[in-house]
Amino acid sequence: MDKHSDKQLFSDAKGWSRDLEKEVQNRFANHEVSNFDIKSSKPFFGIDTPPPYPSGRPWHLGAAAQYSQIDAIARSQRMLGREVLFPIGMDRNGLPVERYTEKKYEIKMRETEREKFIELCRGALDDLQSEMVDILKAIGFSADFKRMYRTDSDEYRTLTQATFIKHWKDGMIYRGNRPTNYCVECGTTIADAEIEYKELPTKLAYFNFQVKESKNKITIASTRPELLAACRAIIVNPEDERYKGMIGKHAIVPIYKTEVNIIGHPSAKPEFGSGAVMVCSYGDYNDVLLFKELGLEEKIIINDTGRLTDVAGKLSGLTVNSARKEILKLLQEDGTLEKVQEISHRTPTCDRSKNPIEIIPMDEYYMKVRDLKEKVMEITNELNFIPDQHKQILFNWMKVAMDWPISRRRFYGTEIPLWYCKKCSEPYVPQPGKYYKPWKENPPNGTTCKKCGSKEFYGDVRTFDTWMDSSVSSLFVTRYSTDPEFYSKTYPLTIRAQGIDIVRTWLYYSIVRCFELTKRPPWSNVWIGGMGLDEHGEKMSKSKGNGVDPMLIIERYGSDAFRFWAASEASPGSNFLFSEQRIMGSQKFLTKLWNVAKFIKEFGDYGINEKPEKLFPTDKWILEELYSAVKDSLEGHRSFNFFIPSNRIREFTWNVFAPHYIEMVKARAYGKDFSKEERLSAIYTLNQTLRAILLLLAPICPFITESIWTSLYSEESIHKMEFPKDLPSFKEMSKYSSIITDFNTKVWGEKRANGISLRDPVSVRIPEELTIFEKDLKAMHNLK
RNA sequence: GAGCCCAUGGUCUAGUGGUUAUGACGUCUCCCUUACACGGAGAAGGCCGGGAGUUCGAAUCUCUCUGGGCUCACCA
Repeated sequence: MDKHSDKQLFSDAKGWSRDLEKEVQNRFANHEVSNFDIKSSKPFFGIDTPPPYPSGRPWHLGAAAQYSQIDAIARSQRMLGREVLFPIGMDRNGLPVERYTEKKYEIKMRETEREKFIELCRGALDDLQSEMVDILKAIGFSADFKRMYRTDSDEYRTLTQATFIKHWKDGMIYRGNRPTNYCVECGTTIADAEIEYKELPTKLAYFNFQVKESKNKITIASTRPELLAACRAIIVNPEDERYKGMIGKHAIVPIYKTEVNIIGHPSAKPEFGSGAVMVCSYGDYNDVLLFKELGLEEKIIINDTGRLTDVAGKLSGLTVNSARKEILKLLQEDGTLEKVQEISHRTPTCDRSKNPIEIIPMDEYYMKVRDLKEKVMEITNELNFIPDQHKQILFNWMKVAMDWPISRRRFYGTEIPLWYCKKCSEPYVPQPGKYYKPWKENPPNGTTCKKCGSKEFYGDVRTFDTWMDSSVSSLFVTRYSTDPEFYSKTYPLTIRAQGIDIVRTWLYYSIVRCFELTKRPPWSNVWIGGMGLDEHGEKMSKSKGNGVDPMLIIERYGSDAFRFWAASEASPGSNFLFSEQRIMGSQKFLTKLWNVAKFIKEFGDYGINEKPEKLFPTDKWILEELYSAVKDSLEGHRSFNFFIPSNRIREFTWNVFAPHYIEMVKARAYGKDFSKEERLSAIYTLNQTLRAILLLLAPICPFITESIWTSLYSEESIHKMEFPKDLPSFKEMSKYSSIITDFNTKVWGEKRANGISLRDPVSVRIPEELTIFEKDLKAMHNLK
């Protein structure tokens, strides 16, 4: 370690500390600021808080920083006089917990009884959730934990199902047997949004097809030779001189000896590989488009377990990887293999399992999001984004977004509430308002098939994509389907706060779904936070091992130092790099504040309850400086930008208030050679200034401000106060600021140059402009 | 390949046509001054990514290049 480590050892020696913070944390538990009163006369402010996923890995520091920012939104809005609805939920559906459970118990989902598996997942989630709640409370998160919701609760799943049923009735859902992204590892279809592209090394194989009508051969290059049996065409670029004569002829597929057309198509790029492409069902998304365009008949060569089907003949039953090795061997034996080239290939992978995805035709449900595109883009345009430029990320995605496959072949999720008639397969949709589990329950009593009258049904065994649940969080927290009065007063919410990483999922799906259901956008503001990166600017991830556990940092430097760092580090929406050194810097500022408060506290109640008849020039000057700092900071608070108040208050406190003002009035505050009136003015001003600093800092550093506030000013929590308003302004005093600080710096410098102590007398002439501060300056510098 | 965003001392940042270009962290020197050595006083460190243009004047406006980030598409 570097030399900072020994400093850290003493970090708790005195001053503000994590232990004091813990005391405050306990107090927070007792006096809830998070209670929301629907009957309040204050203006309403509702936050759509991202429900974190209790995923098992230590929650990384970037996420904790983001949640502390979201908390600052809630706290600052309370202090701006709003009645704040600040819910918190846990996102508990879907793949992450299933994978976690499989790993933890060393079991496979599909080899475990569904009921049993669900139980194990739920237990795992409960443990992970309590860990997550502890972290949230440690960072001072002031949401309503008493009403914490879970997306896997019966109540929440009832809502997810009810909204699906409404979409169904509105004709927004369709069933399609389409080639879809399929993750073999997860055993489910996944959405485009869940795909992550990675550069992976792969083999590009060159092999020959015999042209039927001539003696010529045609060489194709493929990264997926194992799909050979599903090859239905060969395409070449019509401009490609090498193949011009072959267009319209036929080629014989090696090994399988089937015949395919050689077709001219511009998507074949002469410069890549051999310039000739085999079109298979389905090697990539381009194949899907070509099959559709050329009207080819698909052959299903990979099944849902990732093994090759009978179509593949000799390769049948092999996994994709072993089939690839095997086919290369066969081609070699056959004499048709030309060469194998190692290339790097941008491969679509599943963002959960990190395995390459397959494109397999699957029968799934889709939501018609494309039909809503225009309308949704229109309402998105009306939303206020913070920062503004991130709106573009969403627009870019909306322009290209496809219909959303919403069904998943998994266990731990909200069940698709559908049954099918055993006789005629007609689907049956139940009434909304109940939680249905078709995989183990019968449809409600008395259900008969509308089409054929049969009473025999079987249930759909699939679940929904997790985003189907979380995309209606704003409806759940406003009690959309359970409390019409509450809903009408709270929906739409005021703000959606979330990370930039889930714009094309949570944000996009929320807008689409809520708009379709309510015909209104779910909120009017969208706050997009940047990502926390490691000290080199790399994304933190478990696999890279560069993740930082926020609890370690909080235990070492305190939650307020962490929160202050998060607020002051980067402007809203931009990424920020983790830096322990800078968190230490924040801690130093809090120590400074602590000591300032300690000094002011010395004077007791004097100057807190008494108000002076008149204020003296130095006091007017700092009050004007304060006025301007407060004004700037409030602007930041109002625009959810905590970068502004954190830096402005730090700058004011550290560079103006403490070194100049406090030093100037110290003698006066002690009352030495000053009148009672002069003394009172100083102490009053010290307190007024500290009060304002504490109030403006409270949303960012809730612990230290609470501690100082309650020890100096009130029994009542600072978090129940409002920001300072109607502070006096003495505009004419602002012109003195630089003259004062310059003069002080000059005197200090001179004393140092002459090797005398700061207390020693010195003879320096006070500039003309500063005559009104003469008495304070004389006392401060011991001027003769 | 396309779109969007960004570019100020080692790091973060202020600055929106005229400043000796802010401030913080870090670095170096000196100082245990009674709120605070988790402190204080100083110092070093920047041709404001390159180029061209608009202008009397550009970190600031325009164009272009370069470099980064994000997203999309393509890579058989």
